[in-house]
Amino acid sequence: MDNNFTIYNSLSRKKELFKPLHAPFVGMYVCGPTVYSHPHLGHARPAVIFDMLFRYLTYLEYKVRYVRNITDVGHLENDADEGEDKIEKKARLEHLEPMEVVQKYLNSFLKNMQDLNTLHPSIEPRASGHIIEQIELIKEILEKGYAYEINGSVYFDVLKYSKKYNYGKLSGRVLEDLQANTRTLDGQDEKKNPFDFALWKKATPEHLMRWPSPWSVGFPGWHLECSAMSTKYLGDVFDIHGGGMDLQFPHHECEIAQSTAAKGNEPVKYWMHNNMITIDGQKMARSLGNFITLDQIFTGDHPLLLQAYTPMTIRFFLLQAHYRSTVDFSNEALQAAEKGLQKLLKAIETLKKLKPSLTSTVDVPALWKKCHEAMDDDLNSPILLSHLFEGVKYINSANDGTEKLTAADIELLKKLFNIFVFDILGLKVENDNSYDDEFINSVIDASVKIRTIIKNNKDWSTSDLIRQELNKIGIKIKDKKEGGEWELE
RNA sequence: GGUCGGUUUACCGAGUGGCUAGGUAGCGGUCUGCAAAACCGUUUACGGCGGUUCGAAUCCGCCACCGACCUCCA
Repeated sequence: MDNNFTIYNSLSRKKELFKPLHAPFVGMYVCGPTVYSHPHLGHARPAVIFDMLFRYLTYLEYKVRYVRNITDVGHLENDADEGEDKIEKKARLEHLEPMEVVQKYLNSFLKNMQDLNTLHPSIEPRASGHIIEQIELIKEILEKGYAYEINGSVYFDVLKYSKKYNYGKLSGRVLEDLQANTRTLDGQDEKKNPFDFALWKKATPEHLMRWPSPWSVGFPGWHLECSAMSTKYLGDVFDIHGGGMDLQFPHHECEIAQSTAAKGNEPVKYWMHNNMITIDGQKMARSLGNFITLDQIFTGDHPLLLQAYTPMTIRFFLLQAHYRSTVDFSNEALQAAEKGLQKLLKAIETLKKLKPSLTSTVDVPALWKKCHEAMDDDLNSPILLSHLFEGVKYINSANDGTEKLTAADIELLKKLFNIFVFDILGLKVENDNSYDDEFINSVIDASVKIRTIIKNNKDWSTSDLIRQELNKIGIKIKDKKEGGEWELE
């Protein structure tokens, strides 16, 4: 399976040619959400980006197993509710069972993912369903001597680990710096060193989510689930691990340490990190409270939103920026994305009714090649889109008669747009208006026909009135030489 | 404070040692009874100061500003 697909590997900090460990199979793990509130714009980014990666790898004919976890065990907080589980805290606020909260927001997440037209991952494992695997992994790490137990909790011994392995290689941390800079958190006194992290925590009396273990009744540490589940479904070593840049340290660093300590080798060949979405120049995050949920965007129900934006507008907006750059939220940018997407999709419609010529005045195969190269270059979707808009120009010009396309080139363009726009970028046509209703269609056709007659009689005020009235109900009339055309807005 | 990254034309956003990225908006034009669409053209681009080079927005150094991570986070 030859390809020129290069991926920027966070581990090496450079682009590398993608070579799967066991072609044609590819193992891909992406950090999913902690389900304790509705997903926001920030969650859409890795979902869309890694969906695009999944789609592209599939297009390259790899057999991909895409695993995305659901964190439903919760993480510790360091505010007033020390050591309390995030999910549990929310549960008490809403008088719900923790798993009820999980279900609610999981449903919300999955629905939004569908809205965004992301494909389902091959497996979506939940942390709560893999407690046994996590306990087994802790045992392995203990056996290898890289963890220690204190008062029913188990911690990872970073100092010991770093004597043999390089802790900090992914994030560029130096242990001495970490030592000097780690803040004082709850439970620090138990640990040998402040940078040690929990593998298992003994539950405090008020902690509801708890499981028995050899050490105590408690819950697994924050980084363990990903190591346990990726190993279970993808093996000790797998191809791609993705996630947000904010997870690079400590989460992914700890994952590397856990797996390496237990198995003796690096778990991941290519680490990929998507950058953040910013709002007013600052990261959008639940913890910062400056987020807009996806449902709010889709309905327009948020003070910062001038209007509602469709899921595909959001998807297009995200794809217009490269995944390793920050992308700044603004109404202006979203409106621009909306228009751009419309232009793209409209051209695909125009393509369907294009009349072929005997010769072509543009080079369609070259365009295809450029699109391919853009994707091969570390998933450069903005460049791909720029090439696709070149194609849009070909189509519109051919439609205007200023360029020519052969039947073969028209077919090639159709294939090109189908593959890159729909299959790979995962965009789709959203407004499934009553185009298919024959009765309505013929009524509008009749109105347009009558207007054409009136127009031919140069009764401009009446023909303008008809256009106006039809416009009011969302029908746009476009006068052509051959007569009137109409479309729904 | 430490580590890392960014600063691009009206806005968003690519890119790169010499060749128009692209989208959106504005302006002018073609078409048109008008409009819409489309097409063509267009608007002091590359944070500042030095350096390397025949040539730098692109490489190097310093400075300024912004951000991310160092704590749960997509």
